[in-house]
Amino acid sequence: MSQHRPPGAPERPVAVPALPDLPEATVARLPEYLRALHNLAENGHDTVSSEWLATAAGVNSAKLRKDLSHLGSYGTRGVGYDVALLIDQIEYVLGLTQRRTVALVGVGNLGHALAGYDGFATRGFRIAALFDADPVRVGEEINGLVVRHVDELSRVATEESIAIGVIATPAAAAQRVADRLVAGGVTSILNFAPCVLSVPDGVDVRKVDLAVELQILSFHEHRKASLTALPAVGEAPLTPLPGNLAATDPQEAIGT
Amino acid sequence: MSQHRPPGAPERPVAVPALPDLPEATVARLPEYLRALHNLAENGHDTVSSEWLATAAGVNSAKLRKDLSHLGSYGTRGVGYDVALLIDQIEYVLGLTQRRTVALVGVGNLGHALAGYDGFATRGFRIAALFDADPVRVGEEINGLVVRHVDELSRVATEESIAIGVIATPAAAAQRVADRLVAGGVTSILNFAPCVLSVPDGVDVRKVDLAVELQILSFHEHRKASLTALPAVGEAPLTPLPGNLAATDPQEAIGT
DNA sequence: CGCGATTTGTGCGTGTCTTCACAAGCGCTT
DNA sequence: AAGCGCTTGTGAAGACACGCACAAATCGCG
Ligand SMILES: NC(=O)c1ccc[n+]([C@@H]2O[C@H](COP(=O)([O-])OP(=O)(O)OC[C@H]3O[C@@H](n4cnc5c(N)ncnc54)[C@H](O)[C@@H]3O)[C@@H](O)[C@H]2O)c1
Ligand SMILES: NC(=O)c1ccc[n+]([C@@H]2O[C@H](COP(=O)([O-])OP(=O)(O)OC[C@H]3O[C@@H](n4cnc5c(N)ncnc54)[C@H](O)[C@@H]3O)[C@@H](O)[C@H]2O)c1
Repeated sequence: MSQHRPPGAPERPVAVPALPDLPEATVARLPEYLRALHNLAENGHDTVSSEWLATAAGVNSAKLRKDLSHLGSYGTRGVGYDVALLIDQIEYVLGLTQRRTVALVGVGNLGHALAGYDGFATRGFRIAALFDADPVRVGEEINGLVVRHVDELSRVATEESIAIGVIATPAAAAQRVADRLVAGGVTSILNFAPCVLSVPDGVDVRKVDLAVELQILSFHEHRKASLTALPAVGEAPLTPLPGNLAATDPQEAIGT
Repeated sequence: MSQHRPPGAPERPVAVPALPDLPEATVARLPEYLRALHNLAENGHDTVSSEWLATAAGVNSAKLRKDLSHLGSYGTRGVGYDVALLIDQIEYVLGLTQRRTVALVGVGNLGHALAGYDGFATRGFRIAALFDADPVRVGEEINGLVVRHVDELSRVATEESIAIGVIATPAAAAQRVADRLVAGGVTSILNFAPCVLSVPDGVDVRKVDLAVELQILSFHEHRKASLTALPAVGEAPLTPLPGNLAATDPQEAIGT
């Protein structure tokens, strides 16, 4: 991807002197634009209108234009955006011009899936090390990488200049792991464990929690059901009346 | 969890007549509060102050109080919130008083991890069916569930009153799967495939994209590096100068 | 060379979210 | 029974995000 421009051209129409400080909401959308742009590039498009790109990314076109305007003016009025150029710009801003190294900690159920995920490599990242605490797992080879013991984490993170740490251990171990990552100089962490991490200033943590996503969906289900209250969908005993909260709760022990 | 109250008590101090319409931002935080509350309950606390709970959930205490105030007044001034009561309230609002059924589509790398995840069961959900298109996988038994062919998806979803569909197929197949889920009456979808889904009004889609998370972290890394430009941390060749954009990109085909 | 069709970039009104700061309320102690 | 310390619930202000709508810019065509 993105070997546009004839090899011997004068090049560098690009001009991003310093990083503009983008609204956080914009930053969160840029990866989506980037993905859509890569799809377009594959399909042979070399320019795209804000309308088209916005649709492909699932957002409002005005929002998209405003987002892109924060990077500078890389569109052409009456024409649209140059796909290849825009890819370069977004990749530059996101810091994807250098492939970032990732350390994955916790090679269990989820960790295995992540370790084998090619979306890492194809979108700007390289898994450089795997760690686990379980002696059985240590030494195992996955995708050409040998699982190391978590005691080596800080040292290896420093040595290999790990940029991002991914935590896929049980919640109980997550804080300890985070501490070791920080000790190893890692300043960005992606946390899959359902717990809040406390880290020093300057360290960014993002959290992905499957159960949270499901619970948000559950809320909307609940909401939809309570609106359709009269028609009685038949989907659920929909109880908007308070009185059986604990009654409908034969489950127990929602643990750490 | 949540068998508080002596079995023979008069009970029902609870009073949530109808679903208040909560700000979306609040809804997104409630699951986090709920998790923190369950932890507290396990550790034997029966009341908690907004300050404490806010810290446990990683948010500002004023924000937490405002969030909870949307559910009604379930705190006691000078004391705090009753942990058990608050758990019931949040679970009620999130619609977790009935266990929601989940269908998982795409039992590959990631799907296997999800199917084996106990966080589903412990936090209000039940995987009721697994689907895949690969004949090799169909028939496989995972955790007591037999993988069915995706052609059965719509029918089974209807029959089993599936509340939430989880898509863990390649991006190319995701839209088709979403269509079948919708056809089966599913109105909530959690999508792990990196693509936008188009669904009818009334259907909620949430997306989890690992690469997006990493790219957001990458942006902040880039940002931090460009701020520390002079001190030259030694962590990376930090190139704030544009000039090697396409040069560092020998990868290709990020595809549908 | 000029005109019309097209599409970007953005000023501005609107709504949502966050945060501060404090009055009101509760329980405990004296 | 009154006072005191503590914590909730919320009004108001500020910050942020969104989306409309349009002027400015560009291209293609006659
Ligand atoms: N499996 C899923 O689909 C899924 C989905 C969302 C979130 N999660 C979360 O991801 C985390 C991992 O889930 P899982 O299903 O892979 O669990 P798992 O038990 O299968 O794997 C956890 C791994 O972490 C290792 N580990 C434990 N303590 C460690 C430590 N101190 N240092 C390094 N490694 C350590 C274990 O040896 C094990 O290999 C959990 O917090 C879980 O809640 C899992
Ligand atoms: N593996 C990860 O860690 C990870 C992380 C984030 C996102 N994802 C995304 O999740 C999705 C799945 O990833 P994966 O690594 O498990 O891939 P995978 O190839 O291992 O699994 C995909 C599964 O989907 C099945 N499938 C294909 N077409 C189907 C269809 N039409 N209907 C039903 N099933 C179908 C395949 O048979 C296969 O079993 C991908 O979109 C990937 O980008 C994966």
